[in-house]
Amino acid sequence: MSVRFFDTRRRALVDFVPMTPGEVRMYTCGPTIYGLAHIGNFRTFLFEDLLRRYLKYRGYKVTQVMNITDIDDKTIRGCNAKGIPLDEYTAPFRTAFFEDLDVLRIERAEHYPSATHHIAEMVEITQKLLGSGNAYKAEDGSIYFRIATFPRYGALSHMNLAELKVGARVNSDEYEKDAVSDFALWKAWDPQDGTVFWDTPLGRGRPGWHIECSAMSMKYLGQTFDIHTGGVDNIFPHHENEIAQSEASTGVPFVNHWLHAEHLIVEGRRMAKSLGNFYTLRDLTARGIPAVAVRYLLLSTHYRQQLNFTFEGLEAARNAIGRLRDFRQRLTEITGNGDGHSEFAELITQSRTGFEASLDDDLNASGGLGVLFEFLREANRRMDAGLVNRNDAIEALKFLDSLDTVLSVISDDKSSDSSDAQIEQLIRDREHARATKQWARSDEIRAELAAKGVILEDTPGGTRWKRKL
RNA sequence: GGCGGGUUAGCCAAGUGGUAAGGCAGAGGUCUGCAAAACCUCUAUGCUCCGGUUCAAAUCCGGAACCCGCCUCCA
Repeated sequence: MSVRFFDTRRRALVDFVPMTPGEVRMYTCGPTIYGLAHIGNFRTFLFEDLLRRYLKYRGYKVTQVMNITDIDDKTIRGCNAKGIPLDEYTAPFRTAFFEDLDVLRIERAEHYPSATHHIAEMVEITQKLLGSGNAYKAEDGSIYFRIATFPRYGALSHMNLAELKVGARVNSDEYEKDAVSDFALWKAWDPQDGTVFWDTPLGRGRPGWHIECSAMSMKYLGQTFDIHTGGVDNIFPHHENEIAQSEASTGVPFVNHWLHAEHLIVEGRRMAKSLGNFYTLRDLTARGIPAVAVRYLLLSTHYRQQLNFTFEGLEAARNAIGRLRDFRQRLTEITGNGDGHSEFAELITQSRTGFEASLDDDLNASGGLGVLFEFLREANRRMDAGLVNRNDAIEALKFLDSLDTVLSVISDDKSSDSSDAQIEQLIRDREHARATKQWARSDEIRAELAAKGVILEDTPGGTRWKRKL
């Protein structure tokens, strides 16, 4: 069975067919670095991470591009308010973004192009569009794409321009445009832009927002590529505009599969900076919430489903991860020789098949997790019954680790430090106390360690310990 | 007004015709010095509501209610 994705343009589940067998080229809309990304933003980036990891799990060679938007209204406003150069303003947010990616265990893409480093490519496309009559220069020097020249406009979002409500968001200062729907490819310099401008064959100014994605995706992935993703809010107008610009300039299809992630909801409303109801990753980790719990929570709801964010949900995620990790730990402690039981191999095969069937079906991670926990319970049951030998356990660990290349929630970022030796000494003291039935002393040591976030578990094979997640 | 999505147990969440996965929380039990972990049992006669199709519907069709998102630079 092949991998299927829901394609926004076709509004249907379609088999994923890459242009080059075995290889995937995908473009994922990245952050605008005018502030810290919030976990709603990361929901989309985590979906893209899942997509990337699963494609790799399925054997594809993945080339992923994620743009970094470092030039737009907000970054310009920000740097001018502070009176510092644009790149100086955006640098700390760029750094923070990559730190957050690491903390959330999001795999790095192959390319992270910045808009400010691709002005020439954007100018080139704009010139082409001017030459072909798809774009025009307004009185103030700004250049707009003429939507009337692109009949397929609206094919992605399935919106009919004539039926759109003319909203309050149409700026009054955009009177230079021939039609309200025409969008900017190039914005002429305005005093409000301050020191932010480029002198180019198009004049002095800066690029519009949409053009960066066309320029950078095509530069790194070619005129046509396999997958383009983003949040649902990008469908219209951003991705619609990308299609228009790109296809009008190349004459070939831009993207084969469009995938969009639904929004994170908090208290019944979309999480957004403009609504002020957002949490950054740092807000949560500052509360002692492990980032991996955030990862688990955001991954555990299907990406096309709105996800209601709650702290209860984070707690549930944290506990679920604890159970997965305890299970993995238990497997590593299984001893006993002999050949693997064939029934156990069957259990693994069955579980793997179930997991893959779920993920193949439009990245159904919830279903995949269900399969994983069923495997966990059955394997625990057999371990309780003494039916699992060392070979079985090794196979189970391999299986778990292969699933974790996709989920990345089981392996811990364990950092053994100098306190480990001290902890282990206390455990030895306690074992001695237990051997001589000094229960009060034993419990005292356990309490002492618990205060340090260390949890003890007495097993027939001795005492093991772990840090509280 | 246009387009789209949603409503499944205390919470979260899978499930597109065959009689409700899974996680968390809770209750009881086995094991244990105690605890933890693990396992077992229990927790939706029912999937927003009303009709309809069908031997069979959470799933298909029609209608209603409520909620969310997009409608021009917001993941």
